[in-house]
Amino acid sequence: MSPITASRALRGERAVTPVLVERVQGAAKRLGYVPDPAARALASRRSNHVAVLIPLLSNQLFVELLESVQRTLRTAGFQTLIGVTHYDQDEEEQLLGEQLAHRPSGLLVTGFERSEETRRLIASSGVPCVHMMETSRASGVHCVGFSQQDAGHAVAAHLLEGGARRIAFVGAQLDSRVMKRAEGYRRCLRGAGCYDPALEWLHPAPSSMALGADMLARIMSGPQPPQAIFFCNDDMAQGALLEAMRRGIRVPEQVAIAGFNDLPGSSQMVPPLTSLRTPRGEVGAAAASMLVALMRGRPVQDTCIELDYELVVRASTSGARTG
Amino acid sequence: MSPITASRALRGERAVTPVLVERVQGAAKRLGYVPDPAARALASRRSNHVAVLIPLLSNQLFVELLESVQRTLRTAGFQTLIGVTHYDQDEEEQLLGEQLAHRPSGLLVTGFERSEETRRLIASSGVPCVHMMETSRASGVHCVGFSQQDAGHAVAAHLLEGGARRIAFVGAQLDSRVMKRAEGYRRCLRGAGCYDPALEWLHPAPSSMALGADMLARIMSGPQPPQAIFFCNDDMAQGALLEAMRRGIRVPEQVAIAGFNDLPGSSQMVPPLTSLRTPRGEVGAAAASMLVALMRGRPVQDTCIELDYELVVRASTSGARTG
DNA sequence: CTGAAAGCGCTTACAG
DNA sequence: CTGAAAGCGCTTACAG
Repeated sequence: MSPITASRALRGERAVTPVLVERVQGAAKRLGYVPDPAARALASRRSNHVAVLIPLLSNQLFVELLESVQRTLRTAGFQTLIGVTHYDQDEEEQLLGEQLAHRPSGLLVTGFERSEETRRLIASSGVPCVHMMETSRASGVHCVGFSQQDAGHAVAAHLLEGGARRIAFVGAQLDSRVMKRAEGYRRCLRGAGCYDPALEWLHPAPSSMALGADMLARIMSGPQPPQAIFFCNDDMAQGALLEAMRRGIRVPEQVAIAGFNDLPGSSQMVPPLTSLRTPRGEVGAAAASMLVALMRGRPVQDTCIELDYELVVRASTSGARTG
Repeated sequence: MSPITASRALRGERAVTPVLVERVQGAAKRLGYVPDPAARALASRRSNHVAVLIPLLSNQLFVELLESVQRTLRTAGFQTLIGVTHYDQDEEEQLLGEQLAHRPSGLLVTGFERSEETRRLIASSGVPCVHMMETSRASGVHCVGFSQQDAGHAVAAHLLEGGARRIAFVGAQLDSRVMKRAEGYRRCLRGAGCYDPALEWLHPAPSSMALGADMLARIMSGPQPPQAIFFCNDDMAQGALLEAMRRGIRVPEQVAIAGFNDLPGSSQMVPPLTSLRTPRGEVGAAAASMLVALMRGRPVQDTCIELDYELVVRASTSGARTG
């Protein structure tokens, strides 16, 4: 038997007699033979690498997204190369360049906001690419996410239902996903006739508990504080809850507080934090699966998958003003 | 000029005229030429990959360790392959096997606790390996960390100084680092003549805020509750602080609470949480640097680097019983 | 279904 | 300091 036959048997290529396949695979296992990925990549002009670009690892949201991606890819036989962009377009561009040098078979990126040059790099690389966390119906685009705007709308609507009219929105980082949530909030309040731009607090710093605490203090010390606050991320809302405690501000009686993403600690807060559970695990799994199909040249019917989110109502917004 | 000369110029190998080097690098930049890592790996029998094994990504501690590692390695021109073991020795073994298939140039692992087979794989691979977060003076071992036991001792000593005699220890996950902290706690309390095994609460589940809350409830509802509690990780202590609030247990007056690692939220807690800041960022950077030296065949004088930690005293242990 | 030939894009090792 | 030759360990593309 020639080396090529062995090669084919190992790769599970059809066109090899089952008996031979078994013999080869048995021998490989016995000898602990593992094909050299470098030689494979060189000869076949494709690696088993998938490059993934995410903004941060310090937001639990992306950690869960990533774990899910990695699990799915690993099962399909791919290695994940992780690049953390820190929400910096230049850094993303450079990371992508480095990752592309490895001739990855696929690419997973977060959202659609990036430099023109990065877009060009992706397109000209010819590497299949799936976008995560946001959706777009543009043709040729592959994506798995959910409607950030509708989700933002849902949170605002919940606060409105609780009886609040003056509802503040606190955004941090100001990446496109946060801005879409803000847009959903605006759409909702405008519809209810109670939108007031003075209630929109947008801060470019990364979201954090400390920033949330700081924002709550600022917002509540104004002349006419809002009845409810929608924080763009749970860490901000958690920090706000703790600051409220320090200041003796009663939640939700004095001010209702809602977050976004439903991160691990939120159910533990005092009071427990109302939030919107985003399907990041599902996004990661579905995006990775779609990419695997693309990499294998299989047809992908649904090129844009929109997943469901879930409003999780807890005591930080309910109790007092309900009904 | 021949291709080999260009190859040498690009790699910054000496033995090429500076003029040529400049000419080649200029041309490469102009043409956007990037050497194929697969071809490089095949010809040179070494990749620019470094495999990193960490237990979890959902503990901020490891995220910071990893970010630091990745930053250092990237600067030195290496790609990081991340494997998350979930504290599972079988999973670690399998991940290592997959990573070794990529012929990494170096290996970074967490601690010393692993299966015999994994140890054998590492040794027989011949790939330089640096251990992180714990230290060992065994010969041939490369490691960067700090003394988990001394750090545990320091926390217990602080609680003792606060006037407490009945000091509980709560451990979760029960990996070797937690057990070393427990040992430090024991050593300290034994020295003070107040060690009581009944005050040691060891739970195999992963540490979390919810578990911390649960443990506090259990511990404080006993007949003779402790005056202080040392939680093995800050997420546990944070959960405990919130549970104390729910139950109207005053901290630190009724019970002092200390955590470990000084994670981001701890300074935001009510009251702010006393903790021990572990040098994970420094560990990651130093371990990666040591590995880079090993991979480049450069001598490493100090094969075991022990870094400093810092006790961060906040209101959860001080105020009432001080002095 | 199986095989002999060629080559993927680099670097190593040996000359000069 | 520079170069011609060989080869890294696979797979592709072409025959049979």
